[in-house]
Amino acid sequence: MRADLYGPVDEVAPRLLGAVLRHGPVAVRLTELEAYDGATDPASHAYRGRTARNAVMFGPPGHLYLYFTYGMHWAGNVSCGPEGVGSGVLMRAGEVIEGLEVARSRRGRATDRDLARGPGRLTQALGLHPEHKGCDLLGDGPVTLEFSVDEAEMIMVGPRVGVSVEADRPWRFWIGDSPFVSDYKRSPRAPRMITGSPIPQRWDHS
DNA sequence: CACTAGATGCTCT
DNA sequence: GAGCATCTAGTGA
Repeated sequence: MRADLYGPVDEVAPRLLGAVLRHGPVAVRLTELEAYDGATDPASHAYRGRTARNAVMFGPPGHLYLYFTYGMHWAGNVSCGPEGVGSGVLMRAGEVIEGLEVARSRRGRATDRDLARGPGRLTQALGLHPEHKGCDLLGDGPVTLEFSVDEAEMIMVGPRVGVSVEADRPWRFWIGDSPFVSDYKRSPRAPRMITGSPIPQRWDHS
């Protein structure tokens, strides 16, 4: 529920593991999330203040912040915290649990494992578009988010993917025994880790 | 399997 | 104009 989206965003993010995001016939169970805090986190789109793009993160919690990147991908966040605070949780990966046929048709030649394994893939499988910017995920809108009550999952923690700053902040959370988790790929722009820093841990499926 | 080059256009400086 | 919270198809083994 909405109250679960308040508090430090790195505590909110793991609460969303297992939650189900639904748009029409397609439903995705979230397996991997990343926290971004506008107030303290230089990697956040909200760090440099409110703009037209990131305004949703400064609004009430539980709304969809969609942003466009790399010329062709949309990625989705759940806005968090009280109004006025620019924090959000990036939905990095999930497992399609309903609407497989529709999801497949949207994802070209991808295998079922890859349907929503990655932020751009996830939004594409769900058919999320710019028109869904700002949707209230906890209301009657076309896109909804239902929290899960499964406490038995093994929650893993590690560095963030793709960011050029603050990559080592351990704010990525994923379900340890799920194959529907994106590959860890350090941004080529991120500085190499200093000796003695922890090696990025990743559950090694195969 | 691992690795990588290139696509592609919005947003902010 | 630079940078980007990425993805796919291609190559080589």
